Amino acid sequence: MDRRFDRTERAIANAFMELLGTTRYAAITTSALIERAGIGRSTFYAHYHSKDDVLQAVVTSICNHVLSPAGPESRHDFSGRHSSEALIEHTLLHLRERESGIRALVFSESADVLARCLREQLIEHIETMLPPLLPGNAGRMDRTFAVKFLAGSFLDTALRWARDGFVEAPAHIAEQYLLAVRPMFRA
Amino acid sequence: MDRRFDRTERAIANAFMELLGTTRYAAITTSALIERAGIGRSTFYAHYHSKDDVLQAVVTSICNHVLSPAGPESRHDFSGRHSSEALIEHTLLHLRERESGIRALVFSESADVLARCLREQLIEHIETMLPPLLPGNAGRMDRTFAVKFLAGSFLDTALRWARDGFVEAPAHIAEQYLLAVRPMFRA
DNA sequence: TCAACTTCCGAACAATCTGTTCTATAGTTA
DNA sequence: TAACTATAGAACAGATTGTTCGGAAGTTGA
Repeated sequence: MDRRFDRTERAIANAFMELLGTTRYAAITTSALIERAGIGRSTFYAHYHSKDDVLQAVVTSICNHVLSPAGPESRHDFSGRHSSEALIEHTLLHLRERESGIRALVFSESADVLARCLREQLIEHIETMLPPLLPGNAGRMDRTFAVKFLAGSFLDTALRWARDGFVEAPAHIAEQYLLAVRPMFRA
Repeated sequence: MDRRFDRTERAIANAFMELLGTTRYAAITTSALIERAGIGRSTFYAHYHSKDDVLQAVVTSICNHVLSPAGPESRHDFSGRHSSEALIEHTLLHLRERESGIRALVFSESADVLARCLREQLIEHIETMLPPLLPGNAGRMDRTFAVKFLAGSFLDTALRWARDGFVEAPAHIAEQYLLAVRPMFRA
């Protein structure tokens, strides 16, 4: 449609991420955001209601990208060694693709918003991949507990990796994570 | 010393927690806090610099309580079945003792602040308890990864328990958590 | 190209919140 | 009782918010 519209949205999102790199979230004012984006005051309020609104939009965008479908191989059984490792690596790679944005977010007070969004989607994914009955001792776990545990611990691992600057190889993170949780799938 | 001082601090902390039960953190104003606490404006600023300052104080207080020393049995080996279960239960019980405060916090945007504080202390505790070399396959894990994984996944489990209203028995949570991570200590 | 439509700009505005300063009052301690 | 300390609360300047409005400029379709 009107190119101006998208152009403004991009300008706001970019300005927001730039500011987040130098200023803590609570200290970012809409005025600063408007100035950085180089737009008019009323224009901003025509697109968003508030700073929080911008954050939500940015987070949703990143979140959808990170957990976008992995392609045909996404149906693989989670208990298979190579497939689960590949799936985890895939997600980590997507995370790293948004490196600059994610780094700014995970250090801000608004890290929570990103975490919540990712957690919800992770739970959905894992829910569909986890076998109905876990093997061995893990069978004594509530299945919903297992799902949420896997989502939470993976998210924690991934965001720690981000906070540490993505220095380790994704394959290494995936390996470490699987060493910790594999027993839940292999008796 | 001067009883007035403590009385004011308590009034502020209480007012803060009460407001957090009905108002999202970002929407709490120092003016509302002052009014709710029933104190003078200048009095507030004589005690704290800002709203964030109050949050930090409240969180630190809760955090220190939750991870206060467990008593003589706190030296137990983490790999022993009953001792680790008892230690985990102990921490969960302390968490529940601050139920009202924790519930308000975990639902707020400031949940992060509490989580950060608890995570730091959990890492310290686990660091001292975890054996230098993990058994079996877990031995291939970086030890620092294992420590942070344990802290992060426990924190996630505990805060989820809090968000769900502390309805499950602490012993049940401890059992589920240990079913998930026990293989890291028993080959 | 022209006309209708959409978006943007930016000034101006009232309302609110912040953090400080100051004076007077009242509780605390020795 | 005298010296000290904490509080109340008014007043203030400065900053931020969210809205309104008229005019400029970009976009679309005929």
